[in-house]
Amino acid sequence: MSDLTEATDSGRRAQTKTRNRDAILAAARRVFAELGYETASVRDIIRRTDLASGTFYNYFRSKEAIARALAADAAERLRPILRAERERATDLEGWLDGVIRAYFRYLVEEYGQASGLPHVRIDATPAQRAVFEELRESLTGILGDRLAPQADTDFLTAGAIGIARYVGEQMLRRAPPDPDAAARFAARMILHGLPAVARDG
Amino acid sequence: MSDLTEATDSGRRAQTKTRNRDAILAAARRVFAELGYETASVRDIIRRTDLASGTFYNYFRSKEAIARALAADAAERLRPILRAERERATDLEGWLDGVIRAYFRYLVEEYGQASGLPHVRIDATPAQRAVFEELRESLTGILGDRLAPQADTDFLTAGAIGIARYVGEQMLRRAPPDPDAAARFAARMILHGLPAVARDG
Amino acid sequence: MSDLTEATDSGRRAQTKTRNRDAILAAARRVFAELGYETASVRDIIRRTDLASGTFYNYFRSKEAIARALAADAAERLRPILRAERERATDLEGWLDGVIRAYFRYLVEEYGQASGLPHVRIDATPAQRAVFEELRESLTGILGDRLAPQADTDFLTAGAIGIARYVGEQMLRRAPPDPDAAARFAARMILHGLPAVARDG
Amino acid sequence: MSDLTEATDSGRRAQTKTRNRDAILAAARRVFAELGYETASVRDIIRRTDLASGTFYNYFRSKEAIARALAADAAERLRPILRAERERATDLEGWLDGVIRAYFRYLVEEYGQASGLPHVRIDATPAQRAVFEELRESLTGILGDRLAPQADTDFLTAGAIGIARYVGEQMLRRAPPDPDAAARFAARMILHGLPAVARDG
DNA sequence: GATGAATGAGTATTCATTCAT
DNA sequence: TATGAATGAATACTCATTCAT
Repeated sequence: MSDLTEATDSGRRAQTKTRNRDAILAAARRVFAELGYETASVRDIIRRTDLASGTFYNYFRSKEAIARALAADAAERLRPILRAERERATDLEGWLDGVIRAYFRYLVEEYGQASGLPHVRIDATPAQRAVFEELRESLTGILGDRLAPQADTDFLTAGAIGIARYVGEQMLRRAPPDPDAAARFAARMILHGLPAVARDG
Repeated sequence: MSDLTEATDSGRRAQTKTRNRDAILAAARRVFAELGYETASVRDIIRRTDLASGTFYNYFRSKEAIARALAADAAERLRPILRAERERATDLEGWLDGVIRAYFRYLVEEYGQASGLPHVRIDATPAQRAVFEELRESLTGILGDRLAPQADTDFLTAGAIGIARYVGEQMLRRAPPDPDAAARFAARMILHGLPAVARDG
Repeated sequence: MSDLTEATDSGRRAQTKTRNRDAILAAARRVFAELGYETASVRDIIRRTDLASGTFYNYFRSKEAIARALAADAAERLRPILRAERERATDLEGWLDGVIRAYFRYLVEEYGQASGLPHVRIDATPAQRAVFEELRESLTGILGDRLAPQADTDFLTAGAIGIARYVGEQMLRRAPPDPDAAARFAARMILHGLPAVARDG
Repeated sequence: MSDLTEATDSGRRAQTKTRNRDAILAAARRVFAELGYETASVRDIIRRTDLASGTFYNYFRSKEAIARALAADAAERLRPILRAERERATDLEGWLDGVIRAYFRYLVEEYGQASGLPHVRIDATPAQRAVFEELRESLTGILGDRLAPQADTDFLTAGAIGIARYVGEQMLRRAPPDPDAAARFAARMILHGLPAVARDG
């Protein structure tokens, strides 16, 4: 084999490598979302791939490892968006709205009906939890900055997160889901409470 | 054997029986809370007991069955309290406060630090989900009654539930947890939003 | 307690004892016939009794032991009848007929439709095998006596036994089963072969 | 790797695979024959193999499945032979002889002393029953065709089957077993009865 | 790197038998 | 003697992971 061929070969190989890795990741994402981390088996994952079971372990050390990779990847995709929203905002409401919208758009992209997934619980997999944690950190950071020192920041953040979490899940049930409207709703509810959002539904 | 002895005998036996049943239930409650339903094994449960593996099946038909029993029991303990709160309340805030307080008290009783449990995720077991569902139904019922028809009841209920869920979880992390204060916080946040609760923490 | 009472008591006790023993035996007979020895469990047996599981072991040392008892009992009931038939007979045909009739009557009594049992395989339990073995011994004994020394007694007995076994099973499927006719058929088939019994069905 | 190596590789692998499969089947055949289907455990089977317990399930879905495979395989091996015998025969005796001989040869091959098996009950496993059922169908078919309509075909077939069954079992006890002689005996006994075969043993 | 069979610890559950009452 | 709960070894089967090819 000439160097040229070899170069081509290794190019192809690298290509195959990422293609396989991506295929496994994609399969795992779906399987975890459908069955939950515990119930899903490595065999479930590779079965949705044209690879053999042993190949899984060329790419990931364990079932736990792929879940972690998935989680890290999801968190890393969301993180810069959240940061951008944080910088763009001028007031608290705008900021909340931006951050939650980013999260909701992520949810729709990942678990919206187009994904063909059945009803999705939003924290059944490590990836979902990681993404949610990303949101939590953003909220914690900002609220910690802006609230009066005597405020119960933990509880406040918890409340805000709760709204985002369950309104987000509810949004995913709608056809079509509207992440922007849902985010506006959540942000207003966080800031002004139930009566404010009850008036104009 | 005299009747007296016999009565004592069967009394003791019945006593042992309930003691064992309770021990298994308690162990299961802890194990499920620590590991989650899927991860927990029947062996994990009986290992925390001084009973033999087979004994588990003298009391419960299956792992699923004990989870159901735990869930039904928990839901049934909460239900009458929720109903009572519903009747006692005169305004929406009082009502929200009462219902959430009932839920939070239940959480503290069940998963407060006294239980020696590490950090508890509030919806990892069928029992927790059943209790939470009980709360959801209460909230859904009341909010459905009181809100203007054009309001987005699903989203509103989702938001209220989210606040209760995550403020409750946060409360469990405190030493000592104060369910009444936390409930007041949650109810006010639901009704008036973040600024109202940020002022006086 | 006076001696008198005691005597009465122990009389009652003995009575209860045999009643219990018989109840367990009867239940076991049915359960073994329905499920086969392997599949039947001790719990299956005592469940058909108003006794408790532990009581079983006051009467029989083990599941195997009750099966042996059942087998011995059945064999002992059949044995004198077979012996009587053997003595009554004047020729080989009469003798075969008598012995097989005794066996078939036993089958009908034990496993005929009146027993409410579903289709019965005739050698699924130790008792059935013991009874069958009794028949085999009778046949072996007689044929050994009467056959020419150069005859292949083992094969001949095997053949005769086979006819009795399968014609007997077939008979049990009929409503009502007619053990006497079936025995006559079997005896004639053994002695004269298929054409003899084919003529007059 | 060159194609050649690959071919060799997969050849070896396929070889191992069939070797393992055959080893499991052989072990199962023996274990079932010795202990009966109910009593035999999957562990008993793999223990007679140098494989690990999980490996069993790479080859068969369940204990039931391997029993079915064994039964189907046995029946399929016997079926064409029986059919051939049926076509070759010119008279009833020849036909009976052929069919029973096929069955007896199968028995010797499968459970003859070379197998090292202790005394074998001929209908304790699904495979044995399947093979026997194959014989029964052959006998039923032919006798149904050739007998006078008023004949009691059920009883006649039962008798013929019984002879084959027990003479076959008896034959297996001999060293060496002679399936052809035994078949001739059985066929003659079916057709002419005991005296015919008693004369020349 | 890809394959897929092999591994064996682990799972829920059953059941003959024992034993305190 | 009767009771029935307790026992623990055994069962069929699963699955994350390894490894020879």
